[in-house]
Amino acid sequence: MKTTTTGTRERIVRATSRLLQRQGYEGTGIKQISREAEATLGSVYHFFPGGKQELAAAAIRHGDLEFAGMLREGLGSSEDPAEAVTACTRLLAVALRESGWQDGCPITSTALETVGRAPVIEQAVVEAFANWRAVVEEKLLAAGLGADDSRELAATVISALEGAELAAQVARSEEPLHVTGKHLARLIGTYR
Amino acid sequence: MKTTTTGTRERIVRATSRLLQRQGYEGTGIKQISREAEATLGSVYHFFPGGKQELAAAAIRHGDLEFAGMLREGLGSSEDPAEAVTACTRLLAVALRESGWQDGCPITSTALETVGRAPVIEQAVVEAFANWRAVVEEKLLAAGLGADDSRELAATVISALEGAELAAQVARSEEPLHVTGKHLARLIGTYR
DNA sequence: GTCTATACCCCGATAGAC
DNA sequence: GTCTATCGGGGTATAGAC
Repeated sequence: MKTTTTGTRERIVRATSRLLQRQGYEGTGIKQISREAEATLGSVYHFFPGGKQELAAAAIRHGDLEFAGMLREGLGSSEDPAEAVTACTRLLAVALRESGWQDGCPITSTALETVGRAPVIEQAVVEAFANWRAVVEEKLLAAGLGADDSRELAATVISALEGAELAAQVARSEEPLHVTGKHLARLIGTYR
Repeated sequence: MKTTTTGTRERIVRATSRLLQRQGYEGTGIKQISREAEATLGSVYHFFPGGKQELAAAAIRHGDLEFAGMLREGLGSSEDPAEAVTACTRLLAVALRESGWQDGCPITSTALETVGRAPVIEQAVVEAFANWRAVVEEKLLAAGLGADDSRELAATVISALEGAELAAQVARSEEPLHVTGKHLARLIGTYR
């Protein structure tokens, strides 16, 4: 059985994930990461010989799991898929406000900064979006929606959550998330 | 009447706007800007004594007008507000694809990187989002929707467009934009 | 695996001639 | 208004002892 002691590698990945979420890829330095992770620069390059890109890709995968966990939590809170999706917007709003409007989507900023220029990172980003869509799609299918509708609605739900979280963050207000939650529920309701 | 000759200041703002769109705030250097704008570093600081932040704020305002123009063009293409919104998703998809998936929303990356840490830029970002919502809201009001519904739907439309453009960019596919366009039309249709 | 020191480069910003 | 030179600092990455 694995020990629960937090190893150096995991501390580095966690610190990177949080810093990328708040400062983006170009705004985060490896020295800052090693400082916040309480690891030396040598340790960082020992675990991630591919340098900053490899490190960022690992952090994106970490953020992927984190965001997927939030989605599963929200979607699991109700049988009704419309209500379940609005539960996700509430979870996002609370986390965003409680972080002082700092912690938006863990990967968006890095995704935008590296699109088309860092293949290793890009692949992790593409997989994250696909995972999140799959989580939503599964919920809609389980609720009895058709296969095509579920797949398309899942894509729209993830896009809308991303956009609403961005709007809420720059406005420092939960409102964009709540309004989007209401409209997504209404949209899903038209498919029953 | 103003001359149409492109002055140095305008060249600098244009170059900055394009570079921020593609590389983000931290990923774009002032030296690179001066190079692409064919202006010297001295000229850049002459027109923007506030440095990189002031320059970025001006570029955000430029992107604001650009994106608003696209919205007005799409929204003006049909009397029906639902069809008009999907026209916007089509315009975004074409521009994104034709740029080799490089030119997404002109301000998103910079907005995320500077939120909570560069007040001058943040204000320009907040104003841009408000402008875009206002353009959509006006269209919905003109189509006969209620005041509250128009305001809320406008917020959701802008959020959804932002999220869908992000998804389309990382997936290098027009599909997220087209699917979102279809769903937004359906949502708006439920309010007639 | 961990640590320090350092090579090499580019960053934002400024000074001051023209 | 435009230009060049430069300052001080921080960036990524590596070397090599322990």
